[in-house]
Amino acid sequence: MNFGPKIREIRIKKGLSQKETYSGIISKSYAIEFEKGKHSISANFLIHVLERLNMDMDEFLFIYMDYRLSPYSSYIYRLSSYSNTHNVDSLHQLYRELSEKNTEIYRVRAAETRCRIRVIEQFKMTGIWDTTCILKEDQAFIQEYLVRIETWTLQEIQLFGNTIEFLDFHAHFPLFKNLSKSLSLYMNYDRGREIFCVMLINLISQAIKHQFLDYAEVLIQQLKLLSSDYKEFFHAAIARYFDSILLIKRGDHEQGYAEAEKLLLFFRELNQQSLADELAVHIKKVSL
DNA sequence: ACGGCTCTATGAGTAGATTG
DNA sequence: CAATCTACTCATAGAGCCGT
Repeated sequence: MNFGPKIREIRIKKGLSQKETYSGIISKSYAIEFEKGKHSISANFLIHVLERLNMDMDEFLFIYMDYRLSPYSSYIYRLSSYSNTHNVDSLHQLYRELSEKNTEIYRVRAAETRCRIRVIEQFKMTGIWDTTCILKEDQAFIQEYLVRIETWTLQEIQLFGNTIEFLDFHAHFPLFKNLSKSLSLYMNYDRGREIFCVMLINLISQAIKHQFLDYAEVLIQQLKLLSSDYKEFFHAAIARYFDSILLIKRGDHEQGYAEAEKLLLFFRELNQQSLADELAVHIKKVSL
């Protein structure tokens, strides 16, 4: 990848000279050749240059890719938007694209996508959200992949978070124990916190479903710790919702239901219909 | 004078050939 | 087969030129 020409474009738009942009970082001659695309500079130097342009690496890469998402971000975006709108045709298209690539990580993503397709297709036919209809081979493939991970990256934590409902419930504990070592490392990184929050939400949901209420309570505390900032109020609201489900499950029906309904209404007012429907499953289960 | 540029030199690292 | 040598690439700095 040669970033020079794009850096030059940004620098000129900002009215900065080469001297202002590169002095003390790389030599002027090298800066010129870098901008012409004749050679690249080390990531370390690139970060310093981007600092002079008031930009971080994330934003620069986004601009460099012509304001398009990275292949991974695009995959996550498509998977979640197609799943949320139950757009099975697009999910099939995504599955075909993933199947064409033959590396392990693409096979894991294809398995994840096929799980979604099967559950959504069955839901459309029966009206029941039942994850047992996924293929055993997909479940085994994802689970075996996750079990092998020693040091978790955010992408892998996100994969775990997004596939929790498809995995063996008893596989959750060791996997979560293993990845939670990374939690403190990502505490101050907003994207990391976001991914951990979503993972915790799905984990709590499963813990409640399987009646592991004390375990759910511990996880809810962790979710609250991670979503204390105002920007994460949405996750904090979901934590409150889970609190109310625990109240109901532990016998305080009146206050629990009132609180849970209030929060579901709040999510619906924010146009989060599918999330509210998903969360409402916990209330229905309790009332049956 | 300043910004942008070319040419050349240097040191570190490495792939491949040669030698003991 | 391991150690050494050689040729090459990469990332860099500096001297100096050109146009405004």
